[in-house]
Amino acid sequence: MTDKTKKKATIYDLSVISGISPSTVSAVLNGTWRKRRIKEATAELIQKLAEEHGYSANLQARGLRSSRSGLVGLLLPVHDNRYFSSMAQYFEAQVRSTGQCPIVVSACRDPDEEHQIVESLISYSIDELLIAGATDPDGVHDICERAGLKHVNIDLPGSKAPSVVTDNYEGGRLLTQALIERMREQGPVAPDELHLFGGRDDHASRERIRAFRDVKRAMLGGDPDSCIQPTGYSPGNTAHAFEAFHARHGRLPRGFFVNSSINLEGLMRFLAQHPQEAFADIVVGCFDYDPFASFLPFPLFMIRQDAEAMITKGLSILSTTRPPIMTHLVAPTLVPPRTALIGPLDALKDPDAVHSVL
Amino acid sequence: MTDKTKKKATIYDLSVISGISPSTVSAVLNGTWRKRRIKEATAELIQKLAEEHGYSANLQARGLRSSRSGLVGLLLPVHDNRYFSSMAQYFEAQVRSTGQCPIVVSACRDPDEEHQIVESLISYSIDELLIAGATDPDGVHDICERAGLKHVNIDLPGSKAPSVVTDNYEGGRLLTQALIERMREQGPVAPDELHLFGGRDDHASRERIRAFRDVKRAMLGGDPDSCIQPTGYSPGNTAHAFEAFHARHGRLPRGFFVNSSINLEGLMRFLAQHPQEAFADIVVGCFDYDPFASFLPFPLFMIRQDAEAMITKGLSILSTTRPPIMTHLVAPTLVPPRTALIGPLDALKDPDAVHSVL
DNA sequence: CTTTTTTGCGCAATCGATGGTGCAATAACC
DNA sequence: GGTTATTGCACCATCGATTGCGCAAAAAAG
Repeated sequence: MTDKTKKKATIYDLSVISGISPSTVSAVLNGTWRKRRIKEATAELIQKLAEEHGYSANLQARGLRSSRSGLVGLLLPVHDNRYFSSMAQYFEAQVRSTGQCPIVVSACRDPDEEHQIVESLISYSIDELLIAGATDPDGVHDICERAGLKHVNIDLPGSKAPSVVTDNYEGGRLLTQALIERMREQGPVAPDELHLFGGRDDHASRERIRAFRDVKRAMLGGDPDSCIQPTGYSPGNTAHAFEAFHARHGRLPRGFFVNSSINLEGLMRFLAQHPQEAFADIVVGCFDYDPFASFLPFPLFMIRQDAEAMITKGLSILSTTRPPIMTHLVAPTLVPPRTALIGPLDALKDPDAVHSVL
Repeated sequence: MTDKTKKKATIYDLSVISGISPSTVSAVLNGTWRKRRIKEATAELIQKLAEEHGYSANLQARGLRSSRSGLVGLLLPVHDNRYFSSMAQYFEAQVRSTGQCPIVVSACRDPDEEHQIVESLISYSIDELLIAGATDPDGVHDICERAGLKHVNIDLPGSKAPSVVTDNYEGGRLLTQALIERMREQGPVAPDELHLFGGRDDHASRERIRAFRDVKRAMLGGDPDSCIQPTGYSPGNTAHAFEAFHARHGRLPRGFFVNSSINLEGLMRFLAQHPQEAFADIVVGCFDYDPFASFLPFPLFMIRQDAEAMITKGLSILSTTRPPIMTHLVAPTLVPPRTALIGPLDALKDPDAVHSVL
């Protein structure tokens, strides 16, 4: 405002115009001035000046000196997904409320990307890191360890750092059970009428598949291997799997468990190619919640993972001194078809909304 | 690896163990060594050493010296939304491919938050900023301007910096027209049978509403004010608007235009409260694309905004020397019901996918 | 064998903030 | 009034990398 100069004011600028030493200015502006026995009047003077000149600390300089940066990272597999983007949303709010700066990045489920990105975050001296859904959590751990960076795994556990993950077995159990019960409303269910699509060889998929098989064996008396198709986390591959099944059997399975909302997008691609009748009587489960998917024109049971609780727990572990290396389970919930849950966006105020129309 | 020390190696460490001066080490490791006429052998030696000791530059130090940071920011209204999260996805990929570090933050559509967050990004000396969907683009501009930070508006235009936005009028026109044509398949359409919900007093909403009204007047011969309900970008408020309409008329409008996927979530909340029959014959348009929403059990026309093109254009403007202050329009596309488009995630490789099952 | 040119690299200041140490001036005490 | 305590603040090294400048040794030119 008062300064037309293109560059930001520094403590030296304030020092010159106030005739007070830079170290005193620094102390005043970073809040340590009482400890340094600076007179209240001096502090007020400097604060006023800083205000007038729009001073704000150069955080790179501060970070260099203190080898901390005030940055807290969240490493995601992908942004473009309601589960992970809601994590990002909660993460931002919580980190910002501690006065730190959240920085969210995605590594596309590529281990090399994960490593590179973490290295680069370390180069920026980030203070803490939440590693969500990493393909190689232990590899990332080693990198963090070497740099002395505090970190926690979220969503997919690692063996070398504390982890916070959904109780995937329980979620898988809830979902499979709900599917079978719903299918039984249409008549008896044979073991080969309930399939599973999607997921890969990671902890979450394994647990979900284990639950799926356990429940099938207990409730249906059987569990053929051919009912499991881990197509990876790719909409395209999942769509192919549905097409292949349909080509072979002339229809989709009566019931199936889709391992994530990303795989569920594969189902949408299949649907786009087929008339509504092709799936008039299917019952579907999806391990993820999406508000639109919940209203699709077939019964769709969803599992809502508690992203908020996981972020909260993860951050609280980070603020613990020497957290034990263990895996914390967070309970997911079964969401029946046609359910609209509220999400992180509901916490936002919207002052411009026009209410009068009601 | 070779070093057990907890701290990262610096150019000084490498200088000591190699007997070569820090400045030479620095030059070698930042690539300016040819310009400084360093012997090739020396360079190789240092590079080998750096490799062995897992050296990576302290970017805070570099940033301090050069008053650049290698960080490029994307300021979003919210993460938890397919439109913005796909922007984030494209943004990350594109920025990373230039060797810079993307940093994505959200400001919750709160002007104060926007200002604060931008101030803090500036404190980290970020090099460039994409401002997406800002509530107060010109306010943010002033802050950037003062700090000499290059910036571009995306999605919502500002008057003081270059902007890249969807052609909202054209999108609104396409959508309204598609709605009316579809409604006419069921019989003649009266002006008060087509409504609009959602949006607030921003450029995008105004343009969409203008198109909506123009098309209604042209095609239906009328355009009552009572058909427009800008409920803000809040699922809750939107749901209330639907409930209120339903309470008054005993049904939803035959056709309606929903201003964003966030408002569409409000419709889901309404649906959850009512039996399927309550909306057997509605025709809906939504200004945003979501792959699941597209398959909802009623005709839902969607507008897909070209996030990728907007990011690309925005970044290219940032790399221009003195870009003119103008608004670039990006054409959106009309997406008919039951369409599964591919998105940014399809660019990802997925090595672990099991294809054999096909 | 000089003189000039080129090669190769080191010196030292700098970016902005932090914090340990030390030194006056003032206040408190006997 | 002289001595000790306290208050208030300045000095300066430091964090790690960058970069203009300059100097010695080697090479080329004369």
